[in-house]
Amino acid sequence: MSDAASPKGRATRSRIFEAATREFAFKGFAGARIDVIAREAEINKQRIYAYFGDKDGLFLEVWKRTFELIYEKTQEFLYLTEEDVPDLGRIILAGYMSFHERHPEFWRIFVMENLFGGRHGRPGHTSGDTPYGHLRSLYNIGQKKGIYSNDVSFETFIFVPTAISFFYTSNMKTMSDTLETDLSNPAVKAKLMGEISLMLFGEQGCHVD
Amino acid sequence: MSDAASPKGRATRSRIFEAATREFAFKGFAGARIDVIAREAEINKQRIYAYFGDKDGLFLEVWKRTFELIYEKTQEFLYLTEEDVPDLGRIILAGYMSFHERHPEFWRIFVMENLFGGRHGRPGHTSGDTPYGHLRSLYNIGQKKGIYSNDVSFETFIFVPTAISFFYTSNMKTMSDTLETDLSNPAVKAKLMGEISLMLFGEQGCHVD
Amino acid sequence: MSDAASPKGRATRSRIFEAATREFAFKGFAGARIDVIAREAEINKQRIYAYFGDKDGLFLEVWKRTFELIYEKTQEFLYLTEEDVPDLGRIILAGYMSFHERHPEFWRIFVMENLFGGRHGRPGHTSGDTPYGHLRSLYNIGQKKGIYSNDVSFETFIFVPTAISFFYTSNMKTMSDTLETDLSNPAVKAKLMGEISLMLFGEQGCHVD
Amino acid sequence: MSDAASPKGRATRSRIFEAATREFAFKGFAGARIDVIAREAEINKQRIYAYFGDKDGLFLEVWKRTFELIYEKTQEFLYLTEEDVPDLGRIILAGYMSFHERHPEFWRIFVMENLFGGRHGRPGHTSGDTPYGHLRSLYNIGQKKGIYSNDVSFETFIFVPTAISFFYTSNMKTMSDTLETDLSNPAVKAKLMGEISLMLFGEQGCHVD
DNA sequence: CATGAATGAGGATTCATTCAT
DNA sequence: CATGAATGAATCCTCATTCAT
Repeated sequence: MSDAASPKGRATRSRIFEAATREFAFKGFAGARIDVIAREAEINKQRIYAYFGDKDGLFLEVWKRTFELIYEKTQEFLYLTEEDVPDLGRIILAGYMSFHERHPEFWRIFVMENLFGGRHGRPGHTSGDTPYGHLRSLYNIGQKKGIYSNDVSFETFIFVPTAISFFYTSNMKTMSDTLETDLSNPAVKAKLMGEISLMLFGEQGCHVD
Repeated sequence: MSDAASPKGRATRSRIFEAATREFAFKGFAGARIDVIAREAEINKQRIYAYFGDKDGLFLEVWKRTFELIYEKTQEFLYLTEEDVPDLGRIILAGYMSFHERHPEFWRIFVMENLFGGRHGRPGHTSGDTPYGHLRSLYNIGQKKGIYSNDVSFETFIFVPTAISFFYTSNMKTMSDTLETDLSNPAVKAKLMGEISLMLFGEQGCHVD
Repeated sequence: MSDAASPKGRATRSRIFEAATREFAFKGFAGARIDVIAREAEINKQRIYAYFGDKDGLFLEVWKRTFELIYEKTQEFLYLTEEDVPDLGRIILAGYMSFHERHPEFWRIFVMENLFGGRHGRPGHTSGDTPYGHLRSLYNIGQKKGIYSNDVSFETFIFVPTAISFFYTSNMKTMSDTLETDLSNPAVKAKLMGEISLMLFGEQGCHVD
Repeated sequence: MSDAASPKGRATRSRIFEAATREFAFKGFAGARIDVIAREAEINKQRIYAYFGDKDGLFLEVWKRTFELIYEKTQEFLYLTEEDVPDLGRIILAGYMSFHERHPEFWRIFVMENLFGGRHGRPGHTSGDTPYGHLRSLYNIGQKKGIYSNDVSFETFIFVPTAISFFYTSNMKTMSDTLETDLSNPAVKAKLMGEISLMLFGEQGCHVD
């Protein structure tokens, strides 16, 4: 809601934000407790209302930040050049995987929109500004070079590693049970990702004869 | 908790169960309201406690049923024979996709275990009895025949369509925004799935040269 | 409420009564649970209402029986004769003590009237028919013989052993703590009672010079 | 649970405590109503939970205070000196009687521990620090002087007036019925106590020849 | 006589939010 | 900016009691 003016205020606001992100991520919107956030942030509950209006407002901020995170992530792909084209799929998959590793709360907040979404105002439609454009042109180059199939659209090409990395992280627990393998084990993860890359993108790109 | 003895009681219990499944699926555990479940099931709130003990007990039952559903689904794959081997990947992906379509609450309940899991006792570990064994032998045959790469383990082979179908359904809303395409549109879904199958399994199987 | 007609009904009614006595005695009126009584009595809850009307009615029956018990106890003192006069105090105290031992729920039900009493209709005023008359004449004989002081009325004489035995049993737990002695231990009880008798009634009766 | 920090908070906490003591004393733990306590204390129900945790916690505090009361009472006996020895029994009995008169809820709370006790954690075992030691030495002096019998231990000596005063107060209602005398009438009480003192402690002390 | 199902009025407890200082 | 106190609307759950068979 209102912005913090003084440095002290900014610090307080920031501490609330960190605590709220954790709380929402691990308990969900309904399960999250304002009291817990206040205690974790070591501030008075009232400050939350001063800075963020109400619980919804606080969640919205956390939710917005979640979107900024992927945006920032996809920004990194702007540095890819034509010579990365053959490895494009691998690079994207690996990039998304490490992103999830660095932001373990990301998928949690994100999946909530799909679970309970609509309750909270969508953040400013940012999809238009995502740098998918750059990746798309690199992919098109790959298609022209015969590295990627003309029958597989860019949407599909980007959808698959997004799905794989997201699902790997979000369903790690239940899939470990199902496959009877510990997916949180780095060695297991490396092996599986290697095989998945091979399956999706072949030795080089994803030749489909 | 206690079982209903008479047919009338069983009907009541069943109505509660249906309502609870919907409520939990769309609101989450913390967001679900016992009052709402009672109203939806058109029964007296107290019946819920008589039949399921408490909110946790009710959720656990719903959660158990969720596991039985996938188990039953995977059972269907037992009817596949050697001649299905070349199309194995496609069949599994399509099967999972239609499963999610028929059980729109499945991924919701399932993802909750990964989000907030541990709070509720795991249902009897059924993974051991899943008929993965059958699929695995079919896949091995495919590998021997050179249809599937020896460098891609069965775990990977089964992981990928599982991930794709789950993610497609669960993140339909946000991904529609991101890709600026309506993934709930059947035509879009058909196209994307066709391309994904091509990407994952090639023209036939998934030749990796 | 209604009486049971058949032998089977009488047995059911009786089982309810036993269970109710225990439940009320150990949980109090408010703390007692109809469900628990039904379960303990191994009958259907509905039977309680058929036989006793409601919770209050059931308690009233238990409460009435409690009064009958002391009445019956005091009846036993009718067998005392003139030659018991010197030991009258001792006999009464010992009698009450053993009564409490045989009916451990007595003081519990009884004290509830004093705690919460008034809520439940007093049972038929039975005090008039108590055989205090007999004890009183024996005591008067003792006074004439100089065994008991003329300055101590019969009321006081009977009050004291009543109080001692009741308090000993009802406050056994807390008094054991306070005196740092286990009052439930038979040897301790015997010693204490011996001393109390000596203190109250002297070597013989209770000479006060 | 948490303590009130400001004077205003302390006042609120205190009002809750007073109301709770009355409610528990007259209705018992199970019969007491949080709503009633809140209404009587003229505070918001939630404050009870803020200050005392839950119903059990609130009762425990009341219960602890009950123990402090007797402790404080027994403290007063520290002022007795050797010249009080002949009247020791009378003084103690009278002291306890007036204590019960000033704290009419004491026996109620106290007896509940014996009725339903064990449900609530025992308050810090204070019996060790009770000033029984002082009374005991005075009694021993009395024994040496021949005022008190050597065959009656201090435990018995203290037990009897404790029992009498407690029972008199706690069973006033039912005993009034039984003895057909109104024990709440001050004149009756005075007469009975006089006689009891005579019976227990004789003209002076409690000579047993 | 006996039973399982059903009910509605509570009753304890929680929680987002506001007040007062 | 910051805090402890206060509030009222839920929210889960219980319990005596009645219904229907």
